[in-house]
Amino acid sequence: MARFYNTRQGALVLEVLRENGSRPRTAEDLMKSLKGRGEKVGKTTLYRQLNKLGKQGKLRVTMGPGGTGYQYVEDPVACAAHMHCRCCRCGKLFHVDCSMLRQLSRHLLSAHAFVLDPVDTVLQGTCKKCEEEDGDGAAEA
Amino acid sequence: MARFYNTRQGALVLEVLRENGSRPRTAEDLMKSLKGRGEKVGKTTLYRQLNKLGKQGKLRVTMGPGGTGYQYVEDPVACAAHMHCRCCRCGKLFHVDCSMLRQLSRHLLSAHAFVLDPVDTVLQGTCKKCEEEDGDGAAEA
DNA sequence: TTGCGTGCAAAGGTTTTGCATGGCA
DNA sequence: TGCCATGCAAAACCTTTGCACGCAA
Repeated sequence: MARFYNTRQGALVLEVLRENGSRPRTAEDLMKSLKGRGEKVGKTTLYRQLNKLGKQGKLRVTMGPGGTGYQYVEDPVACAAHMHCRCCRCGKLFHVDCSMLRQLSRHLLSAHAFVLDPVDTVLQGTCKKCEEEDGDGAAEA
Repeated sequence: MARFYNTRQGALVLEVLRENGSRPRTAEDLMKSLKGRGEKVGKTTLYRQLNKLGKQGKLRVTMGPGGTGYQYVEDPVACAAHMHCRCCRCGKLFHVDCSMLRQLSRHLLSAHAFVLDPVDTVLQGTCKKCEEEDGDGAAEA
């Protein structure tokens, strides 16, 4: 197994990802954040760093409208113990720590012969805030 | 609002989608199916038909490893009443009609201020069959 | 010194768009 | 007849790959 070097760029990518802990960011977003702090990281490097984190199970990749979202997984073990809810409007991802997950998981297994993977499952919906703000014609793209 | 014409190609796309009701297919798959039955439909047309179905809420688009999957939604109302579970191994999508959905939905709303959208939510996991067959070293990426 | 990491440029695959023609109503 | 649908080719888009150089250990 290859050992990993600690590089300036690797640390930067991690930093930018951590800053946006609660929200999946697109590759483009991350590039902008990196540029925004005056640091230069090539997009090749960004993708390779993301790839590396993915292999370590430290990255959640959420695909959906708005593109592919990359998000740092601080603690993979903890993330297996709760659900993830993503708001279609604001793009924020909520960690919902809830006893219902166990129920759901157990029920799917026993009644529907399905082994749920909570880390990669993302419940889609709308958060209350966006739901309320959406009284007007804010029909997002 | 534009009215829709019934065209040979449109009907064909629908037919091919219906044939694969239980499994999301990639654009490439669909092209192959169309060719396989000797009918010729341009890929532009395929994408435009899919787009049209999407606007009508008749298409579920599941993105994940293996590409973008397109799947016909026979009855959007019925699909709002049950959950969808996708097996990461075989790609099959199960409709799980389950009272737990109501509980989950209600709980998310009241306790976590989140409005669940069951049509677009796809639970990730592994179906029992694949789980059992996977005794060998099929360590997915 | 070793060999992983970097970054540019170019390739790769998927989806969208421009434009002239075809076909449904 | 009017207007949407079609299909080719090319563009746009996002991500990966090839290759030479840089840098951490």
